[in-house]
Amino acid sequence: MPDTQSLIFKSLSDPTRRAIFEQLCREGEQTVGFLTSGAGISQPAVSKHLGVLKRAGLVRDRQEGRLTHYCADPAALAPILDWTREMAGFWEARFDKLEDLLKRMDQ
Amino acid sequence: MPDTQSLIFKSLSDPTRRAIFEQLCREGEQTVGFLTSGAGISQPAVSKHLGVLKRAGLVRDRQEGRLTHYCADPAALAPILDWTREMAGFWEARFDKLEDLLKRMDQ
DNA sequence: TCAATCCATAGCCAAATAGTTATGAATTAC
DNA sequence: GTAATTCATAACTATTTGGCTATGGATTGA
Repeated sequence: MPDTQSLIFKSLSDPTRRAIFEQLCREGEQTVGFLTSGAGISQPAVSKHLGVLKRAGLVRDRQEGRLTHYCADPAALAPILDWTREMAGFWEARFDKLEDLLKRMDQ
Repeated sequence: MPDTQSLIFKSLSDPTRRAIFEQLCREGEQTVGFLTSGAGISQPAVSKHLGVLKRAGLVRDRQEGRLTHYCADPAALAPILDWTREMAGFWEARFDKLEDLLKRMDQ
C-alpha cells in the first residue's frame, strides 16, 4: 500500500473526486444517490471515487437501511497541510541563511 | 490541459517526484545529474519527473552550458494550500452553524 | 410475497503513467 | 577535430486509472 501522503494527493488529483469531496465539505453528509445525481457520471463510478477517498481517510460512511451516507473528514487533510508548510519552511530557511550571508558580506 | 490544482496534486501524488521536489526545497538549486544520482532511477525518468513538476509550476530550470539547474518554487503550492484551508473552513462553518442551532434549541 | 430501490462489486476497455533503453543535440575537455 | 559529458526526447512496455455496463445482495414498499 502506498504511503498516506501519496494516497491523499492522488485522491485529490482527480477533479471529479475533488468536486465530490468539496460537496461533502460544503453540504455535509450525503447519500451516494444524491452525489451521483450531481456528478454527471454513473453510480458505480461515484462509488469507486468514494472508495478511493475512503481509503485515503478523507471520507467516512454510515449505513442506514439501504442508504449509505458519506461525510468528509477534513482533519485527514492535516498530513498534506503539514508537508506543504514544511516545504515552504525549508525555502524560507534557505532564504534567511542567504540574507544572513549577505548581511555578513556587507560588513 | 487539466486545471492548475489537478496538475499540482497529481505532481505531488508520486513519491519519487515528491522526493525530488523536497530535495530541491531543502537544498536549493541542483543539476539533473546530481538529482539522478540520489533518485535510484534512470536519468530520463528524472527528466520526465522534472518536466511534470515544471508543467505544474513547482520548479523552474536554468541553463548553464550543458548543465541544467532546477530549483523549487514553493510559492506555487499556494493554490492547494488555499483550497485545503477552504475545505477545512467549510467544515468549521457547518460546525458553527450546528453549535448555534444547539444553543437555540437549548433555550 | 413480489417489485422496486440503493449501492457495492465484477469485468471490460481506452487512456494515462512511470519506468526502461536508445539516441541525438549541445557543450566542454583534450 | 575528436572524444566525452549532460540532458531532453523518442519509442516501447507493464501497470494503473477512470469510465462504462451488468449483476446481485440488502432493504423497503405495495
